[in-house]
Amino acid sequence: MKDTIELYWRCDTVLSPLTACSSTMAAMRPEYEAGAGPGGTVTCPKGPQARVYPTAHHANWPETQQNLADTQSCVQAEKAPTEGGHHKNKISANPQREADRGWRNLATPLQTVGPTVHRKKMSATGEASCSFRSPESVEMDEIMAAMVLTSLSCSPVVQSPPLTDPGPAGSSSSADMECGGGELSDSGSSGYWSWDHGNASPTPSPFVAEVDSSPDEGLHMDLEQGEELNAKKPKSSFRCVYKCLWPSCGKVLTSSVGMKRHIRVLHLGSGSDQSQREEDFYYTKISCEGVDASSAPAPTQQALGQASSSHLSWASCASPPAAELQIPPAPRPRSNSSSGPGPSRPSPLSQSAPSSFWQIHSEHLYQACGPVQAPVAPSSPGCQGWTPTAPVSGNSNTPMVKPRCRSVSVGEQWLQQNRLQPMSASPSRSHCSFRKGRGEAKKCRKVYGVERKDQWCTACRWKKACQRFPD
DNA sequence: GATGCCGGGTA
DNA sequence: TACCCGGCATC
Repeated sequence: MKDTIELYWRCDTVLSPLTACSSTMAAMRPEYEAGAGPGGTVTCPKGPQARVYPTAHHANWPETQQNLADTQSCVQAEKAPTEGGHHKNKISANPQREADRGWRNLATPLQTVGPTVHRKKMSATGEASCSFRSPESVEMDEIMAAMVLTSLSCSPVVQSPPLTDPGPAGSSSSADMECGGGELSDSGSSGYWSWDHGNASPTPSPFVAEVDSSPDEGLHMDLEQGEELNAKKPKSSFRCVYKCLWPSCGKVLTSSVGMKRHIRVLHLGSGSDQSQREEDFYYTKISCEGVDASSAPAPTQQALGQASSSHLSWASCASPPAAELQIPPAPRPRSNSSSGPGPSRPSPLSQSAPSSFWQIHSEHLYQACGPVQAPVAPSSPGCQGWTPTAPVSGNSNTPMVKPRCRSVSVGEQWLQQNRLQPMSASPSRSHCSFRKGRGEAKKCRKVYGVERKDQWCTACRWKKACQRFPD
């Protein structure tokens, strides 16, 4: 019987990273001591089998699982009061475990992982084993089993983003990830999850999306999510596809959240705080199409079959559709070398730098185009070449999209210059002759003459590059 | 010299 | 930010 106590203490040591476990252990010791006889022995109704629990990390693991399965049928029934009582009340009673405080946040989220294990174990054994035990033993076993299960479920892999590719949309793992695998809340609040213990399918609460949302996105979502979730079904929504821009990846997902996770997990590696905010630069929203909500999959199908699609509506609708593609807030060059997007593929990244670049009214377009058009002028050999098309029209009243617009946009240039060769771009550019030769295109001066200078475009009047008749 | 427009100054 | 102009390059 002393072995039992000792083993429980060992358990406390082995599972020390898990504060919930250790704290609960602390809560248990008095119970054992209370149950001990005059000689200090502990009454262990279950017998030697009970000693197995603390040694869950040892060689007799199959047996342990079996025993755990025995107890889980009881634990699951009384899980809530067990957790609520011991965890919160006894944590402070173990000061030496305060160093493990960092793990404490795991306690609540990890409890959500438990039921998955419970279901697996329960089906094999049944509840008969706990029927003949005394209530004290049952309670004890419940606590122990809960802790062991928790410890088994709370490996750092669970805490950190999964190291494996979530796989094609539709895998259950991606659905689990979507429910918070990589971004468990530090708040420890269990409100994000509402496990229906009687239901086989986990049903994340509506706040799950808030967990996954990036900080800036979450600002909008906090306000809109509630009504959006209610109104999501009847309304038609925009369905967007996000494509990974990482070199030789090209993975396509249907939600920005899933894509962010994909990038963070696969490409950015560890889920550091910095990397968690850089996923935006590596994916693009490649298409948006109106989708009737009735054709969208059911919520459960969304959770299981379509990775991250449960957030599709807010991910795509939080921003204005189509016209306002996702734009990284403040592009930060990464020292980590990575090739930019394909040169010819239109992408939000390519439109990011001058977001409304192409919509600037022609009368002031030179102010936006000026610095851009110079490096790509035909007469500048060192610059990235692109041949501007011939002027589409000389109509000064409809200068919507200027022919100098090109497939490779400024944003992509920016990306290439800041990522591929952040330093080497400047010399060639600096030596570029920004002043191009006179083209054949008539300028306002030629067309209208000096005597009709008032009809010149503003740029010509200001001796700027003519934007009415660009080369 | 005429033209185009960059870079900088000013209000 | 809008406006203006000196000055340079090109034709």
